[in-house]
Amino acid sequence: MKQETVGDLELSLGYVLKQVHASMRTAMDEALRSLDLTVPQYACLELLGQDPGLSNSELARRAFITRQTMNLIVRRLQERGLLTRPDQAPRGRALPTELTRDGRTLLREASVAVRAVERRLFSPLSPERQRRLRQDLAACVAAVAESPDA
Amino acid sequence: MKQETVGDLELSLGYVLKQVHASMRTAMDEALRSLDLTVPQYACLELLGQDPGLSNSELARRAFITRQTMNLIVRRLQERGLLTRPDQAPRGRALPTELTRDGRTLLREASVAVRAVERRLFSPLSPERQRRLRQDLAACVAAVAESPDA
DNA sequence: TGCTTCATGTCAGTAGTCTGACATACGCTT
DNA sequence: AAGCGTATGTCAGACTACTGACATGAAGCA
Repeated sequence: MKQETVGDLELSLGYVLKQVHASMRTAMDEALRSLDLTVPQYACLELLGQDPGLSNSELARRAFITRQTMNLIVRRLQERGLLTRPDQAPRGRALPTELTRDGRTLLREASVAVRAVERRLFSPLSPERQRRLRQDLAACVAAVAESPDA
Repeated sequence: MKQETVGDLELSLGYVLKQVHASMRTAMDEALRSLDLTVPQYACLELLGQDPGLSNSELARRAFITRQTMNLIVRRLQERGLLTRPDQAPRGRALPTELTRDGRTLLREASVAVRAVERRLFSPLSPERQRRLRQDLAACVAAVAESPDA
């Protein structure tokens, strides 16, 4: 199968974006496997590490999955003793979740592994170019957020 | 929940990349819904449109999914009369797949819808900046491809 | 106060994707 | 010619994520 005959798809930004995302996902999966963590599970821990006390729904939004799916992830991590949730909500229905000692420890290891993946993935780009890339991507997100439907 | 207190995650290129991908995926889902097509199904049609005669495994690789999953997608599209596959392989085991007349027609409509999504998504970026973005992303893919394991 | 609206947590069912496995067909080496 | 490695198609099972639905708690308004 010829790889050198680059079709129009290679010129599609959407296709390349999907490709990069797939590469990152695969690399993260491999990096986290030894820690017995999936990417969504890591995302949950990372979000809680950076912002303790987040509710399940808020975690879901920030991880770009549904709150039902995040519920399963949170419960699984809770069973493993990596995070805690109060039995009763202190206000409203939201249950503020926090990392346990073990959770923080595991997160540290996972974070190191993931940072290494990101560093490798974006290694061809200079720091200045990485900054530009981050700006551009953020601008794209804002573009679709402002006009939800076409 | 405060959105203005931007944490370190917003500074993570990986997180922003995931965010853009999620936005694109959602927008594409909405755009393709009226055509009764999922994103993977569209990907299959688009790949065949640009490169007729691809095998199931080759389609899977280019769509970044397993060949088992692509097999289901291909069969479903075949049942809908959008593509054809020979009963017997002309050489080896690979079954060269091609679009039918209906498949080409539907692809044209879907392609228009998807291009519109991409245009909207990347609208904040100048053409020159889009070109730069595509180059940078392609370079990142090459970076992880060269060193599969860290 | 009572009603509406909204957000959250959770349960159940469905659809999509993956891993593991097996048989078949080709190319290469011996 | 025979064996080995590789690639493809396909089947089966498990896991993941989503949609739909319901109950609960809070905030806003008539």
